[in-house]
Amino acid sequence: MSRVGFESRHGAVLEAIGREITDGDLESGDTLTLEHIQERFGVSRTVARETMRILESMGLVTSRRRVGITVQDATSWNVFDPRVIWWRLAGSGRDAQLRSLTELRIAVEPLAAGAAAWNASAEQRTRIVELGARLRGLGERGLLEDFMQTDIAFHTLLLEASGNEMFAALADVVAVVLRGRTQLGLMPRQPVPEALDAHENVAAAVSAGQYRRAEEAMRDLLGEVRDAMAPLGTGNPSLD
Amino acid sequence: MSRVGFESRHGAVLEAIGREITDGDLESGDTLTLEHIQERFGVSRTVARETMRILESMGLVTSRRRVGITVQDATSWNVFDPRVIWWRLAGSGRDAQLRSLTELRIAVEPLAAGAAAWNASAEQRTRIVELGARLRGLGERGLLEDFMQTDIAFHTLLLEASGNEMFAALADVVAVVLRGRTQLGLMPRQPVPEALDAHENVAAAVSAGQYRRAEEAMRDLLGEVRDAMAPLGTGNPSLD
DNA sequence: GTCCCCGCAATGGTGTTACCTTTCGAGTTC
DNA sequence: GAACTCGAAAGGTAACACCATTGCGGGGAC
Repeated sequence: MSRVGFESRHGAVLEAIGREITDGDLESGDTLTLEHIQERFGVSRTVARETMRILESMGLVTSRRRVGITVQDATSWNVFDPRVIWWRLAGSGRDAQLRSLTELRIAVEPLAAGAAAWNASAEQRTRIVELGARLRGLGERGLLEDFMQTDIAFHTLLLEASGNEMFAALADVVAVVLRGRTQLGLMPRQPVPEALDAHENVAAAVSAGQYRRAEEAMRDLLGEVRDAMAPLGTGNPSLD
Repeated sequence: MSRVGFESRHGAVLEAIGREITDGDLESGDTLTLEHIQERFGVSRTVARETMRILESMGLVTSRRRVGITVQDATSWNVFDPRVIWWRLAGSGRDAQLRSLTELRIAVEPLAAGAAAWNASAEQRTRIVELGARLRGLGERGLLEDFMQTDIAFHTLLLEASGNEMFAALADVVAVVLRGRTQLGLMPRQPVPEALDAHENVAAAVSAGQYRRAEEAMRDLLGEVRDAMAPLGTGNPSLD
């Protein structure tokens, strides 16, 4: 997650207001004024304006003459902006954000694994097998922290090797999800053997260029997560 | 696609430089200065600065003292930013962008259809069936333009009914892809019957809350596109 | 003579302030 | 209730002090 610009004056203002909006402290329709921001943060008009421009470009606010800076409804946010994702994960919207991201992972990663089986370089193919084997070792020894680090490397490598830069751009986000899952204690004390098998299975398929098998194996890998999510649907499910 | 801010001074500068970067006219490592921009566009320093801040927040440039504004490598762009997508589609990166987006559709839309089967409201369920039926009528009569419009409504509805705001945020992008596909003449003169069946199949499944069938039907629907894409892989495929 | 290190000066973004212009919401008048 | 006026707040311009870099040049060591 690129935390660029965090040290400048803008950074603090951006973080504060961005979080307030994504947390719901500021609701759609609320208005701010530049003067208000200048006073609250002790910054000049220039900094206040530039910060608002950034928020505007993320879809969090709009700025109109005479009326001020208006907080926008969540439907107009750039929900793929890494900062928005980050803020929502850090704030009260975390559950919803985690659900969205997990669904996105389930959608994207199987395709990415399949594409990686086509597009990966020789080095990437050997590395993915290495990572798969290492995951087994770490998993069987119950080294959760190291397991997580390696798991992140595993999924990142596949997303980057997919040859699709939109998939690759999700690597940071997937890393955050995996990290959060471990740190929140949502992982079993020791990864289940099926998960270890699944990782090795994906790695072998990618390495061998078997794209359909790679896709299917990744779907298996994500399967448990998926089944655990379905009952959380907010709608009115019927039998299938 | 939100074209907000296109009328202000910033708009013109942003569009021009954003396009130049995403088109490759400005390459990674090239540098600009604020003064340069002021002169080129006849704008004040303030406008130049605010525009650069926006570009910086999209990951297209970084700004450093003494060195100026440095164009960033494509890997650090916010490739999900609607404006970046738009610029790439309009420019020389169009083929790559269309491929990425199509893969993304194939990944996301089946899941979105499945989620819609869980979460859609009663109105949405009846509407999706209506749209499916209408697509058949328009498709059989070969009314491509109307077909496209309705197809966009169909896919947009499913993405929005999925209950996942990240899926919903892709609706505009999917619309652009569908529109582009028709306008570029990549559609058959008359949609194939299988496509019409597939749409109705998806609609029926969503309407009935059958999420697995909805997902599978959407995968079928996108299947032809998928098969047409696979051979375009840049890597070294092996038999599967 | 070559190489390296240190210091200085040019460069170009950062942040502040002051001031004018433009828009448009709301209160007021008829 | 329609037109008019007023003023709030963003849009935009200009000029300034500041300071982090960096690149160059000089001087010393070998």
